[in-house]
Amino acid sequence: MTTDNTNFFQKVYEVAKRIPYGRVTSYGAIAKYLGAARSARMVGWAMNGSHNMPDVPAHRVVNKIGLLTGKHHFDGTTLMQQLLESEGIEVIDNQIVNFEKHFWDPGKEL
DNA sequence: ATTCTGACGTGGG
DNA sequence: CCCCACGCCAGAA
Repeated sequence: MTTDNTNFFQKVYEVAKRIPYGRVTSYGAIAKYLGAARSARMVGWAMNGSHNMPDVPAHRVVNKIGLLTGKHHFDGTTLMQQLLESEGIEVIDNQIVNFEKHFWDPGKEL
């Protein structure tokens, strides 16, 4: 952790925290908002350390197609889905229904 | 130091 | 529509 490289992770957490209730976004959208559109993977990597951040709803962050690709990183296998359903988001087979409807673009609405 | 993999995305066949 | 390959950066073996 040098000094500015952590800033990237911090920014990811910041954006994630700003995701409204019952809304979801994609790694690429966040990456793009941060200026690292080509490094969408880093966003997911940043989420890896999001466990240290209390208010970082990683469950609201999915891939571009609305698939719960990272659910395996949660405590259980259905935890992520349960959290989303708890917010009124319908999830079937790790796939968010009406993803576009729940999608929240940081660069657009933020 | 080198190699692989990974919570992604886009493009081409 | 499905499958394959490339780019990106960072961390682990």
